[in-house]
Amino acid sequence: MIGCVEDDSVDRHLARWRGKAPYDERVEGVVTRMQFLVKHLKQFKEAALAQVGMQDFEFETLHRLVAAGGSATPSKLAAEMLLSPAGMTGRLDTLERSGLVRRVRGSDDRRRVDVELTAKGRELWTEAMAIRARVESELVSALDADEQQTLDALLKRLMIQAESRR
Amino acid sequence: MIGCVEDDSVDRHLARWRGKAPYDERVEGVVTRMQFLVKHLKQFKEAALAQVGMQDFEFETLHRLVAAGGSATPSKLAAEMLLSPAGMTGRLDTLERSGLVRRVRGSDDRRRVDVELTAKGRELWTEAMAIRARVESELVSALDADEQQTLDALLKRLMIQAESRR
DNA sequence: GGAGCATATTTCGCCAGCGAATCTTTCGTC
DNA sequence: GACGAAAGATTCGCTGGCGAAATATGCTCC
Repeated sequence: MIGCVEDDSVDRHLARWRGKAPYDERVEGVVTRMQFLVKHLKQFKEAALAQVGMQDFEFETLHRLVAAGGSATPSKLAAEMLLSPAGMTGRLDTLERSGLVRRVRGSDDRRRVDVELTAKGRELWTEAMAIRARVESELVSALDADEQQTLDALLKRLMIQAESRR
Repeated sequence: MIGCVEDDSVDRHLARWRGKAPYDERVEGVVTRMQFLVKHLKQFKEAALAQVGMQDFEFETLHRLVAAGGSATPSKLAAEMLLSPAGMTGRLDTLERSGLVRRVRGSDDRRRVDVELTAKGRELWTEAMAIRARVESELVSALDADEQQTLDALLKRLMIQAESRR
């Protein structure tokens, strides 16, 4: 049983609204809930990460870097994270200042910069992984495995739609 | 049929990753996709709203205000939007300067401020509604009605979990 | 009925991200 | 092989939001 009797804040919001505007309640519900959940996660993860003295955006960057095998170019990272190149420069500055990351000029194409993870960076990332995973899991585990699977599949369909319009 | 053969960028991300860290791929998939989709929507809506010279956060505030019946207090609005009171002050400043909103001291409790929508504010909101609805709809309509219903129900379950931990 | 506590909002200093402009290196073309 | 266009990264000025402190008003209790 997927349905749910209880109301959430979005239900209350939509109810106050019914009939007052020509809009699709289902679409609005989906979008509003996703926005809220993402914001909620962000706030909780930030609070949790403060335990190891790291900020959310720092972890996010380290994470992509580890995923890329320990090194990548700034523009590649920026594109993956839907971030402006300028924003990425700022992030890398702070990470480099904390010694979590190192910038190396590309040897073949000297316009490029390779960003490499330091040992300290990898270590801190590992710690942070556990913390983040716990927070995310606390939220998502409200659903059982099958339901998570269904949710993920539906979101993926939206992803493909989104990425085709880019 | 909910499943989907094609890969999205999150699939590729997770695949590069498999076995390299102790983390739950399903949870990570759900969370990462929601984050991406929200960011995607934000960017598209911002671009679309620029047509009527409005910014995303301005619309969001007007929208809640209309939903509340045309007036509400700053703190109430801030709480609903997961925004700090200070942030709300800034938003209201901009809106008031553009003449979309009006601040009135509460008559009974003079600590309070009532924020009221102006005629111009309501008019602009109506225009913006259509634009935003179109963008959201373009994304969500990748799913049929049943699937949207299922997605919404699952998200709502997560909402209730999130709101119970606040 | 005045002192202190609670509540609602704003002010202030700070930070991350954006867009535009800049600088450097590379590629393409004649 | 030189010169203009393109690509990659950074700098600069600006904006929205946050947390903490300040301000203003209302409430309570002796």
